[in-house]
Amino acid sequence: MTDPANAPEGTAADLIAAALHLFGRKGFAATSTREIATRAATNVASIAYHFGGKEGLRRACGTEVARRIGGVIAAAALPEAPSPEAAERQMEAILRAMVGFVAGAREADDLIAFMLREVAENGPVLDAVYGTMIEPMHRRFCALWATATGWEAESEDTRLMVFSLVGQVLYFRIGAPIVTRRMGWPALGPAEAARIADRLAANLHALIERERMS
Amino acid sequence: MTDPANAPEGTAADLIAAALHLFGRKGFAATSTREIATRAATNVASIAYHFGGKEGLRRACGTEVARRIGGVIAAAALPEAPSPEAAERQMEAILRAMVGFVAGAREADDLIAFMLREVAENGPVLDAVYGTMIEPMHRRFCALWATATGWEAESEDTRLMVFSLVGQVLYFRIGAPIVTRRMGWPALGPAEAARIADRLAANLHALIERERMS
DNA sequence: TGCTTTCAATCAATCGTTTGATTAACATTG
DNA sequence: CAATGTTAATCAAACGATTGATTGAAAGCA
Repeated sequence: MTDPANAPEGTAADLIAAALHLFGRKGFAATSTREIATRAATNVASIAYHFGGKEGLRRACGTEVARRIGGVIAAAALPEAPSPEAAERQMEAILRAMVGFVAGAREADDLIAFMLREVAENGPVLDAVYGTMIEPMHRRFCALWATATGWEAESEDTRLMVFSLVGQVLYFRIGAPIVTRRMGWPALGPAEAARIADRLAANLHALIERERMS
Repeated sequence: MTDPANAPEGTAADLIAAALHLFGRKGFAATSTREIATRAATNVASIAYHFGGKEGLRRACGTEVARRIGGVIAAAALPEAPSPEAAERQMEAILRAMVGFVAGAREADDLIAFMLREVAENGPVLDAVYGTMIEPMHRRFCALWATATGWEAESEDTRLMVFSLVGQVLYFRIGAPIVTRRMGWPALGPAEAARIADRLAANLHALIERERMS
């Protein structure tokens, strides 16, 4: 799944890149196969040839996203946190990396937009991505929170707390049209992502500190 | 806008209700006018007659959402918070009301789903709803936070902090397919909404307490 | 040659919209 | 009061356009 060897190339890769962009921007149903083919500089029939149809191309986009983001996660795989302080630092680092990737990186824009739409539709792509990406990531963060605060790693409280932490990151991306208006920002770039990351990091430390005192 | 007098009725109202449901569940582009008409128990031509076309019906759905939710906000209009403690209590009340409405109420399900899709598409409906709903709501919460902590109400820090607070609420609704899986919940009902609200309220108090101490 | 890939052309199906007829309720007449 | 005109609303039917998918030929390469 994370094997870079089975990365699509040629026309198939062009089609996935084009579909990822258009699906993310306009949605699956609103994107026509002809539009995808034009953007990929190929013929409409190539979609059926390589992926069996439009729905197959959608699934291929899903596995491609899992492959690419899976690579990012693997690259961020750090050793076990030995102390509460180390766990806290590692959580802040992950949070900052997430904000930078989700809200600040232009190259990941198509990926994120596509995934957000798939989550909203709760389609077959989500099934595939949840097990390989979201669940392990969440579980890992739960373990860090447990190390930092002494909570039980897989308790309901811990899992909810972690969602409230990482959920904030995704909200700033999902609600970007709203956030940028209210903040008076021209767009969501690296500079704005840094402001957001600072705020979320401060919140994280405040929550941990509160737990340490009780 | 919030006037209950101009509430649509008859066929027009049926069409809006049907469209709200289908647009929210399947998306605007994936929903056909015939499907809407069938669900509203009327003819396809009624859409063009009452709203000028499919796009007009979409806008009508937007204003209808603003009208209904605007009513909820007006009902929750409380007097100015006189003390930091009162402001804190009022913020918790609003947060709990939001979670209950967004994640727990079944009657609001169509409304929320529709709005989330409109935000994602950043379409004309969002323009209309932002000014009448989101901005005033956010501004109000900023004032409460300022009263509770002594921050400046319209500073960038305050606005970001408020987004990180209310954003959590929306995330739990947007990411419901993910959250329910990881939590092992069958769905997002009132019971689950209560657990989420408890967590967010605890976070709120922790963040305020931290500010009071510094 | 044999195999994979791409292409223009075409398919039936479905899309949003338009049309003209029909109905019912009300106002305007003689 | 009865007849007529007016209007808003709904309907079945059909419109042209576009959809995803398919076809068989052409092209590229080993």
